[in-house]
Amino acid sequence: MPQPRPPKRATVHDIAAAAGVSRGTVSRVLNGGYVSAEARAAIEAAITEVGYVPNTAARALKMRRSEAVAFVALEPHSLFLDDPNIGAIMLGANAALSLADHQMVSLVVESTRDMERVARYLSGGFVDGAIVVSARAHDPIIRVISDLRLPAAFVGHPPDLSRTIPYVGIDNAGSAREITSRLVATGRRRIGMIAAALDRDSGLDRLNGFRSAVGDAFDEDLVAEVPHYDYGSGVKGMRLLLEREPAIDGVFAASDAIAAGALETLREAGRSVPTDVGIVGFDDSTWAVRTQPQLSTVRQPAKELGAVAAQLILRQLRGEQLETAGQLLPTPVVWRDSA
Amino acid sequence: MPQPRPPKRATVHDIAAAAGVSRGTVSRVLNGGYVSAEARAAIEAAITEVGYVPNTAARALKMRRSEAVAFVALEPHSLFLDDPNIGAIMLGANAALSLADHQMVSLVVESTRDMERVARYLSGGFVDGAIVVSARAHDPIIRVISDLRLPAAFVGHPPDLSRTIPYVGIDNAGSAREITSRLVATGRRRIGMIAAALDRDSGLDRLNGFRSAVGDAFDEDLVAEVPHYDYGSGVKGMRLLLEREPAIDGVFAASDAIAAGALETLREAGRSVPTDVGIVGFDDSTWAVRTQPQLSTVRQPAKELGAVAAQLILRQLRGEQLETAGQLLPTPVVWRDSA
DNA sequence: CCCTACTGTGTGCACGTTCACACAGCCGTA
DNA sequence: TACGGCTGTGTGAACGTGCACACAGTAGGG
Repeated sequence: MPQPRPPKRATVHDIAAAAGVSRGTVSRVLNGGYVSAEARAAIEAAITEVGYVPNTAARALKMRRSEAVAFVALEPHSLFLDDPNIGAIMLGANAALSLADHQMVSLVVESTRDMERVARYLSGGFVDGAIVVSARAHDPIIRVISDLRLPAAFVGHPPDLSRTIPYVGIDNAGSAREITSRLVATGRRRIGMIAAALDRDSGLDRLNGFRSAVGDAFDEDLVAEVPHYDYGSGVKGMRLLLEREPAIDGVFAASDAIAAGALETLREAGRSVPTDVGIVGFDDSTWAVRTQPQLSTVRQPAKELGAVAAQLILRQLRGEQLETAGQLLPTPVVWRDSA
Repeated sequence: MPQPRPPKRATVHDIAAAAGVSRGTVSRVLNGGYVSAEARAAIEAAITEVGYVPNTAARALKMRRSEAVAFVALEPHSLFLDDPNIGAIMLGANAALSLADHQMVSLVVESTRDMERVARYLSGGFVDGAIVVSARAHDPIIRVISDLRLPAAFVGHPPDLSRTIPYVGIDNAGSAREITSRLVATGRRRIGMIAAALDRDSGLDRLNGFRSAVGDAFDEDLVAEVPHYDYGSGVKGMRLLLEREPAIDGVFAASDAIAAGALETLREAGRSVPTDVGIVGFDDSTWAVRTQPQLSTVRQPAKELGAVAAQLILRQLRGEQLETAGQLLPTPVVWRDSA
């Protein structure tokens, strides 16, 4: 298998030769330092002449700093396609890193093959730190990061690592309790939940919040477990609930996408929302305002989550000691028409 | 501003010292070559002892090959949030690159600041090639890529560069003509279009296809121009059309998201679809099956577009001469209920 | 006149890796 | 004995940077 090398490009040596000075002087023109006016002029002319573009990778090797931060999205399949949240987190992180002149590079992990390659990439010196979203407790990435002491920040925290690695998240349990309480307060009697992603802290905490809000009325049959936060899961989950309890009159969906799927299923079943059934979601994503009726939901500040995660990385890169590992962002409840 | 260096990590030198051999022998253990059994054993023991992880960035510098390919998403704001297409293209590209053991790194360009930084990153030696989606004719990225002769592939082709840089796309004009013809054939008399992204080839070609399908019946008033392919633009565009021509009975929307927005507007205006107005979209994205009624649309093979773009890069990296610059993927029309 | 300070420049080395080369020892054959 | 081929190892250089250091020249102050 032939692996041809790319064509040679101009380096500082070429500039030095063309301008009749030494590499050191060229370096001083590029990075600041004492340099005479005529030398500077000659070098600047030589730079455009030879078409020099700096090799940042070589600088990164020497400086042990690449000025790049990885954004690792685990299991993004349904996420990128169904859940606008991860896109918003990404854009929020990118904006914050951009202000500090750092390059964000997103890495996608779909398969175990991806997982290993990304782990190699993270440990290979290409990035100074990593933002990790939607990790689960035993993802190998976590080991790699803590073994290497790579500056990192989690969006949502896997329970076993909360003390060692900084994270930013939301109070999933509290928000779930708050929005479910509203269903209770408006007189709903048989309230169910479509619970997703119970292998993650976010999914588990939302379920716990729901349980604490319904209190003694909690009925295991009224919890439909589905794998993902996506629309299809909402359809499946709602069918399950209708089957188990035809008299259901309230639903807390673990995400807006799920709520949208549930809404469609209710429509097909001839139930009207919010008259027959009240339904609330989670995220306040683009889904929430596109359903009919619009969703009451918990606003997840996705952009801010990304921005704060970026700050956590930047502060570690500056050598700051982070006083507290974790940080939770406020999640206002948004009342619309679905409950 | 202090920029502390990260802690030193074990290198091949450390392994060599611990195993009592030279760096060359260590390299041969890692990369293959003649090495005695006892030396190999000693070195492998030393590797786990010192906790060695290879510095891929240093290898990349020496080899002039990073085994990484950039995925550049231009103006992703509404795209990542509203348009599932770009996510699917990304996943398709990642899967193909993954099979060839290449790391895909996605770069987001939202601001001119991003644009410059990404250009630096691309030219800095961090990646071997770049996949560029939704570029416009005069994006600076294009200059950087062609100046550097960086192996590249475009998804959708800016008209001025079609001959020099490989691309993969779809026949936007042909598909638009085909699906619009169906509206004509079913007896619609006043057919409008919500046209978006007219600064890109995709937007322009879809408009041209529409024009050729309606033929003499073309009426400029029945074309509503909107900036983006997103839901909000669909709402705005449909309002415009209803205002200009209350008797409108057919609409070609330049994307499914736009069609969804238009559908919502029609619902609010009390028009029934497809009885009063027939509407067709473009993309066959997740939107298409979530609207009520489901959308008739043009299936855009997003995953395949990403995969083919990845192949175009990989073949250039292997040194293959690409026989033909551009390639168009088939776009079947999917008939559902909206027209 | 010497010491110090400041400007301006060149050289050597390091970052961590891989590869080309040299070379040593061994064996078989001319 | 001399030669060539094979296995196994060490050394030096290079990839393209940036920085520490050395050093040369000038100027000012004691």
